[in-house]
Amino acid sequence: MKQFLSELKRTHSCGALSLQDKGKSVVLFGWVSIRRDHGGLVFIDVRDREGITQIVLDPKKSLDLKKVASEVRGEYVVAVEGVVSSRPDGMVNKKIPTGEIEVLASRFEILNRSETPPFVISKPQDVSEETRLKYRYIDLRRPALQKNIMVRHKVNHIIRNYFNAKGFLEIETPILTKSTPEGARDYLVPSRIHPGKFFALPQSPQILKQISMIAGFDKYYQVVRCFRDEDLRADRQPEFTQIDVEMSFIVPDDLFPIIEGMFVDIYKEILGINLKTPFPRLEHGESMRRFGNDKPDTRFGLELSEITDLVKGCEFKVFADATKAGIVRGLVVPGKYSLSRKELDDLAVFVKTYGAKGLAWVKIAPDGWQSPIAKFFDLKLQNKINERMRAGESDTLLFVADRFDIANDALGNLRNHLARKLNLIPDNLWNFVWVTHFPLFHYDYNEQRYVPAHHPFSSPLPEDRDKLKKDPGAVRGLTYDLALNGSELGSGSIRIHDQELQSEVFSLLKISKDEAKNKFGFLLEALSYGAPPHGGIALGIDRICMFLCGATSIRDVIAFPKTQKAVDLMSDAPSEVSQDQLSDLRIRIIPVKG
RNA sequence: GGAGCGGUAGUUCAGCUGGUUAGAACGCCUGCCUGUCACGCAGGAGGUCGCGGGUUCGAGCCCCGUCCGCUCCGCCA
Repeated sequence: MKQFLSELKRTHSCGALSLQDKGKSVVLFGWVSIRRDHGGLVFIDVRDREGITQIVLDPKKSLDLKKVASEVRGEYVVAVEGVVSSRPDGMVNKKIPTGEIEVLASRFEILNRSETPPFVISKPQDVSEETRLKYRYIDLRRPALQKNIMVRHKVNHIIRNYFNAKGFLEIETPILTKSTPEGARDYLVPSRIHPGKFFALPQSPQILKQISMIAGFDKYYQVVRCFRDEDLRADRQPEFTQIDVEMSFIVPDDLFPIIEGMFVDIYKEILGINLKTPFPRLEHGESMRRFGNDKPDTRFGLELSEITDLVKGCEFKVFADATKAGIVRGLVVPGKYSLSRKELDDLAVFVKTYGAKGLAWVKIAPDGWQSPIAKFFDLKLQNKINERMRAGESDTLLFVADRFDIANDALGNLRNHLARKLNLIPDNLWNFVWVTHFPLFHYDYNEQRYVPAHHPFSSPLPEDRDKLKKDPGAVRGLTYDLALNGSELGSGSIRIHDQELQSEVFSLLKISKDEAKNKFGFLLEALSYGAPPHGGIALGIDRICMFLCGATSIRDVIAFPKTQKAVDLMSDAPSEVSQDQLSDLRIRIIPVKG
């Protein structure tokens, strides 16, 4: 008799068979999804990554089949040989693609047994993330996660095909790199050969891809793992994957269509959707004014209005004071979504998490405002504000009066929050937006200096260059972000290719000559040896996949993700290491004081 | 660093005002069953109530501390 594996090879996946295969003799391998034992007849659903096929076992056919039918359990690994047959009339299972057929087993072998799994894959039951992550290999067997991981594979594949066809080179940059502690915290790797010295894992291959341009590889891309030792979120992991792109001899308008084309391919192939290009563009200033942030969700209205000028010197002290060193802005909730007092209180709590001091609300009645603050506003001013905000009877106005950044942050998030709460977001919209002309620097009140809004290698807009010394906060950059449905997918810029300008930016950022030389000396030096004008972008593949899969957490598109405390629950990394390992590295652990 | 929610059977949860032997569903085990597909029926096993301390005659429940998971703020150029 022929042996499974060595002689009897798999002929089909568990998702492949249909009525067209009726009568064929087939060999399937897979996991037992579920067993339904009817005594005289046993149904076994066998699962692999392509689907599920029902196997019919008749214990009367042979002693072997009888034995295996009683022994087999969920998640056992099995091999089946049998004949494809159509299911009897009325027995078709419309829920699965292979539901019209079944395989009548002539042989059924257990290749490996399984402990009873900690949770069941075949029945719908929510399982805590903790359990899922500890037994990730079982969690990953769930069809939903299998699909996500396969989508991710396809995305990588499409990206590589796309850039290859366009003449880009994938250049691998090192994982052991130099620490340049601007921006995020580095993951550090001690050097054994150089005790006391450390490599850093790359936060991005930024400098090396620029140097690749200087080296003459004028179209570069890389699907690259990056690392940031910062706290996690639903859409942030300490290691993540970017599609990193850099080109020489370009302006932003040359780059945008290339990135758009990549998304066109991805969406076409994976979702069968034809994205419209070019993607809309918005300057940063306008995005802040209309949406309160730099990653606008353009799928719904609720755009922000500015009333700072109208309430200057008004009787309501909170607003009047805010106009002196901040702004008063608001948004309109249409009358059909009337908000209860409790809901308004909750919204006030919501904006406070962003540092706002409070949320003022107004309901517009036929005879004027209804609001705790109505008495401070005469009818004339009320009407002016209504008009500015394009609000009418029964609408609700919500205001935040605060520092510019706080008011925008609070209202921008409030806008998204309300849209979700009021169900204003249409399904199946993919609103990509380029946000351009970011300010190059913003002032850090804690550090008492300007810090790069993006990174220190982005080029200023040519017409803003003369403001570098006089008014750094007003300098806009040749920078751009790509946002999708209110999330940032990636950002990029045209870089500085002029060594003097780069040095000027470093000194503006209060990075001393010595410091700049120590941290970025190799880049500055490289810039002095014939650096071409260049620029690029980096996009988060995890987030792209999250959107494509409709996942709510980045963890659902990463095979082996970490928890919020940056731990791998399956392998229990990070873990302690041996004294020998530490000695090699000349590292001594100082106990944390309790 | 901070805020919120959660931690009870293998899993997901319920557990009243602190009071007898901590329950349900699914899963698991045994038996029966030839057309199920979340099969059905009968029976059964299964608990460090996250951990430590305290209050109390008595704690799953109250208090303090602590650990873990999730969401968010800070942070993430």
